[in-house]
Amino acid sequence: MAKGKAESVSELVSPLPRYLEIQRDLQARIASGQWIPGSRVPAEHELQAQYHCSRMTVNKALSALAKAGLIIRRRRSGSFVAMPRSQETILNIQDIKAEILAKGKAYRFEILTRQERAMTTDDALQLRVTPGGRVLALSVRHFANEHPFVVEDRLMNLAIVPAAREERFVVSPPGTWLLDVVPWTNAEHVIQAELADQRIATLLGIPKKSACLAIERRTWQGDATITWVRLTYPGDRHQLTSHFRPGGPLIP
Amino acid sequence: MAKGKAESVSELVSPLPRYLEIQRDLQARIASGQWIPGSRVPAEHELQAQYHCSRMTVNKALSALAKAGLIIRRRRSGSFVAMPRSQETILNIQDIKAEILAKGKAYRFEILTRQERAMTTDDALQLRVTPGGRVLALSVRHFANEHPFVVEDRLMNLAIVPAAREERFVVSPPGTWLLDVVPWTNAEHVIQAELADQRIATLLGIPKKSACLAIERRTWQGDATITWVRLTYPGDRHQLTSHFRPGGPLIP
DNA sequence: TCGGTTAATTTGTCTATACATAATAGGCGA
DNA sequence: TCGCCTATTATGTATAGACAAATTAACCGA
Repeated sequence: MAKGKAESVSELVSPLPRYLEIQRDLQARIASGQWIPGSRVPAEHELQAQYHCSRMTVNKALSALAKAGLIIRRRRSGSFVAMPRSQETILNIQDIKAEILAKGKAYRFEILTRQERAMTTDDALQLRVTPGGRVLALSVRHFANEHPFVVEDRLMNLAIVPAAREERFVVSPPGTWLLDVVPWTNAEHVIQAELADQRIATLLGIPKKSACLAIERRTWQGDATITWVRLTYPGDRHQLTSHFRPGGPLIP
Repeated sequence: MAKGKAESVSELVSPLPRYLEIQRDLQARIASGQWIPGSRVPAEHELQAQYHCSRMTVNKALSALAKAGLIIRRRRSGSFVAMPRSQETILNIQDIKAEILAKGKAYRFEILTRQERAMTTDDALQLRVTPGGRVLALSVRHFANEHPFVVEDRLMNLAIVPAAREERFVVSPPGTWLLDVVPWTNAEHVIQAELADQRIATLLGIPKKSACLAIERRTWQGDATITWVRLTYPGDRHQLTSHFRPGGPLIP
């Protein structure tokens, strides 16, 4: 078997790489419950014989399943179907401009306040850095089809993003601008429910003390905090949704 | 170079596989901004020469980066540093029992209501199935250190989980029990903010019309809905947090 | 100049082989 | 019987070579 590819005619009807075929097949058996959690997966050399391919191909499929958490592999012992994991979900918190445009709505934003200042104690706390240096504080209101969509309160660390000092944020809002300008390596999200205070109520055009969804995000580049932002959405009009397939996007 | 492994003595001080070394190295260059988004990554044969290894090893590193979304690969064109992605975050919505125990608090739950019934139109809507069959409707209150923590309203599709009919949920709450009993393949989450109604306020021991964080989850096995659940947390006492490294857990 | 054909490049997949590593099972001696 | 050594097994990593597929670049004729 010195050929590069499969010899079967089925290749013509299924242009799927061999390792993916195997991967899906095994995944289906796990998902269907045919192989229950804890049970043993055939060894590589067995699958190699079953699927009529080399061990490396089988290994690629099994490694992917292991990385996705569907199976657990131990040397000498073998591979085993993993227990169902804790319910992880991938939340896609998009850039606001993209989010609104994706809904087919007209997007507009306005800068409410803009202040460059020496970092206050509160600022340092929010950014989780030692005080010192300067920050840019911004408040922005985003509109979808001319309706208030979300209020954004942001702090930018000018030590990391000095270019922001000159930026007027005319074409792109601060969040979008930052994504384009600064590479980030780490982010943290906190999601909370809270009541609208007077300012938020006015800005969003909702009654005072109605429910709001607040998303706070801190973004780092290495150890340095780039920005802190708080997004306040009307709770009844906005919701975060997400789908999850265990094993991740194995079948894209 | 017909040997299986590296020949350098550095192997002794760095027990890191070759492909991971390369992967991390490239990742560092991307994260640091040394290679800006859009710029070209050296071709496989170049890296192969640079790192003094085979193309397969380089390929493994690059493929992993591509799968993680850090680079984009196109045949004939080459590999390019990807633009910063939309802000995805991995939300770890744990099993409630595990969540409370992880905080070092005592866990207790009580079944408030339990009703087995023919599926109503509303039930079918929540479960997103065509009406027919029977469901088990449950309301549960979970306590952390004897303080009300969350209210759970659940529908279980008895067509998929007939065993639930006999289950009294004495040792494990329904959510934990389900995780142990039924393999699931798909889940959907919706997160919302809303005001506490009279029932929720009483059950959670909070004022009426205070902010609550509501998480709804639908869980499937293949095409069949297993369960629908709505978790209502006090908004000021609970928050969802998550960290994110672009490229996922490449450096575990 | 335009348009299509051909060649070159780069990634994608696969094979066969080799040695390393971890962990278990079994045997053997004290 | 206990503890140690050894053989076995399964996975982990790595290599060299091969062909496939998809683009892009170059070329060439009308």
